Amino acid sequence: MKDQPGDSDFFRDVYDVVRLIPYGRVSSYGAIARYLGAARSSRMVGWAMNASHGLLPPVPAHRVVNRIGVLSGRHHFSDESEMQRLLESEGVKVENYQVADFETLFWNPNVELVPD
DNA sequence: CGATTGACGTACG
DNA sequence: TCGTACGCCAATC
Repeated sequence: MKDQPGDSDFFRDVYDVVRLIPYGRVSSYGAIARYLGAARSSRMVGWAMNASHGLLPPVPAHRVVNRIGVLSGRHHFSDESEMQRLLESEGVKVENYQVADFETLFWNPNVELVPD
């Protein structure tokens, strides 16, 4: 039961941060990676997301997009439109697989989770 | 065990 | 400003 991929503390830490993303907000892989002290390991965040399927509690991977607000991980969901549908369900407007007002909805853990 | 890939991001020309 | 190259590190082939 522990032979699953992403058993490292880094992966669990990624999941923890992603779960902290507020409803109707989005974040980026690089922001999360940087928050964990691995600014150059943004790819690992995406890899962690790939292994986040079926985890409990569920990880809102649909709230995580790349630095330009594009739903780069849509293809890894059950359906490509699933990720966009989930975001729109939370009030996040998505156009052409890209988050509208991304800068406004962007949730930066380095700012929101760091008191002062 | 070596090479390639990948839900990214930054650096450089 | 835009396009290309590289780094990061785990998982897969």
